[in-house]
Amino acid sequence: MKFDTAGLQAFVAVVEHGSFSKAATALFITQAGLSRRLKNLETQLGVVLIERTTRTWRLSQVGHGFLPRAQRLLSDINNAFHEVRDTSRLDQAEVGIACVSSVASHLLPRIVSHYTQRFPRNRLRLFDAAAHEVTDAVLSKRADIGITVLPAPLRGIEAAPLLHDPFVLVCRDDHKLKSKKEVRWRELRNESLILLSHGTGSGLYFDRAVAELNIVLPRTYEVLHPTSALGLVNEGLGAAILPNLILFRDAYPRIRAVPLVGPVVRRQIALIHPQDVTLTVAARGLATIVKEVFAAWTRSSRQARRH
Amino acid sequence: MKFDTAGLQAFVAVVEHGSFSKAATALFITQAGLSRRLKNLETQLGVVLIERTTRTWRLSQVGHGFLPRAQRLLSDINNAFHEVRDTSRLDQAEVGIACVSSVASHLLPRIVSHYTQRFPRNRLRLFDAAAHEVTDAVLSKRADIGITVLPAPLRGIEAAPLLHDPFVLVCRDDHKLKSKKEVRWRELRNESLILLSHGTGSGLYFDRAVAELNIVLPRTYEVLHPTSALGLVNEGLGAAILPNLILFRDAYPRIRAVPLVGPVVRRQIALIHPQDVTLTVAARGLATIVKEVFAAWTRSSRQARRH
DNA sequence: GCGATTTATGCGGCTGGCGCAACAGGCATG
DNA sequence: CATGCCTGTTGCGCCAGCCGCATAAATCGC
Repeated sequence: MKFDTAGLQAFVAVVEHGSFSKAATALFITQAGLSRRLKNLETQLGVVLIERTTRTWRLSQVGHGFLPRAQRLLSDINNAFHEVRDTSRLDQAEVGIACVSSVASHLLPRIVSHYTQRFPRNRLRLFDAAAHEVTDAVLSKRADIGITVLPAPLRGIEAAPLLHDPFVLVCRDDHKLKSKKEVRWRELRNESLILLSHGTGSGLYFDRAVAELNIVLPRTYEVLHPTSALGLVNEGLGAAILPNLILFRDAYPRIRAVPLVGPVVRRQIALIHPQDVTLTVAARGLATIVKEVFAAWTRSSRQARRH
Repeated sequence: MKFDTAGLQAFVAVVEHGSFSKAATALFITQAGLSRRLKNLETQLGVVLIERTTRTWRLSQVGHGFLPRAQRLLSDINNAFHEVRDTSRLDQAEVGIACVSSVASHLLPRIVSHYTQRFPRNRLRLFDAAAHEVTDAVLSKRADIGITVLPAPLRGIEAAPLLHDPFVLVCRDDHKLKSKKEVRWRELRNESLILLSHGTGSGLYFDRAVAELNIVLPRTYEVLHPTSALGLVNEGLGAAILPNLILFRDAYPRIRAVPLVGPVVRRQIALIHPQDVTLTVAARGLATIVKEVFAAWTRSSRQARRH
């Protein structure tokens, strides 16, 4: 007999969040997946826990009785697992993550929040750094894992891809290209452009990629930090080409992003860790959360683009 | 976070049974599988629960503390799941199984014992019958599921193979063929043979198979029931050809089984159920247990043959 | 030492679960 | 009453993880 704890979590999450979709997001899966988990549990139990139409749902008689029990069960298991983890390595319960700044400012907060919620007793060390510094930090073991831009140049590093981050055209809402569905690189020849300078990690990668397109872009402005670029755009000094991940939704209400195609140029964001040592439990937990947060973000941004 | 209840079961089972292999058997998996489950759990927890050499093991400090907790957890989950199942259908908590007698006398007890242990509140109806009666019982819904010999002749029946049961030569320990590793059909021409009569399910099937071999076997004795055949063999009246499954280990200490080859003739045992209705929860539980018991028996008999 | 016994591991196959996308049923708004 | 939107369901294809098998490795008894 295999007990479907995932199903239990689904059941409890639906009730606690009040909706399938919200519960799914909280569990880092799609709504479809959650629907199936719950169904499986119900099949296994031979019982309907939640009576649902396509639009509303309510607990069944049995479900109502089972809910507190399920909650209790889950929290028991949770506690048991965590206590075992904690008792064993109070000393190792510190984990470091190095992260390129573009991600650091955007997704890292979410990661941290989930991590501290799930491992309340562990301490988290954060390194916000440029791409090559991230690799250094991981290799020298100052950080357990890192989030950086591929290609990761060094041996001794294991990398797992997290996200393809396309470069997009960033412009203010009064820019002539703002309402296009997509812009081709060739259309940018006579634009006033703000680019990242060669010094930065993404800048270097970007330059190489553009060189292959046989296009010379006007380098009207060149900045070291993406946020400066956003500042310039906001002042109406031109359009910038930046990785999509940089854009904080709502930070600059007047700023728009337009996909750049022909071809799409992306940078690859990846999770890296040393090859030679196995990760500590704390680090593995963190890595899992990183992957989940990125997966969820990928999904949600894909959805956002569609609407 | 997905909780590894299978790992918990593995851990507890090892301690309770005192050995990996025994625990594995009890959980209906191989020793290798169990070893991996435990390892996975330990990795997930970041803790060694059982310190082991290849030959001995003992609980680690942490494992010792965790054991009662794990047991408690499992029994809680168990109870919760079962109570929900039970509350929902006190009326349906009765399940019938029809079974050919060769299996009934041998494996059915094991199945029943596991079932009542796992579903203590459910009642079990047993039909011990000949092959065609089993099919009848299932079709007429007198039984929820059946165990019979293929080919199952009828439509409206869904069959899942359980076991290839080879015919073997059964002889007493003073028989001249007793110590051969295997016996070819041709060698039996001048033996005194005890066969099942055409009337029985396996007998019919057996006759057809033998006819295809272009061999005429001496029908010295012909009996209706396998146990009678065993009795005759035990009296030294000849050798019998019977499905392997018939042999109760240790029932007749002087009786040996020798594989019959050139070619191997098998009968196929299968689990059947009606095609048109979905099984009740109770019936599905029983079906699962049937499959597990057969799988375990297949493995153990294969091992036994190897040694 | 050497065989027997018990756990660990590399490998291949398969199943279950997931995401995706299309669908279906309700509810709101006009 | 029609139309569109919102939410849960379902078919499909894919992939990771798990299992069994075979074999290795390690230890104990003799």
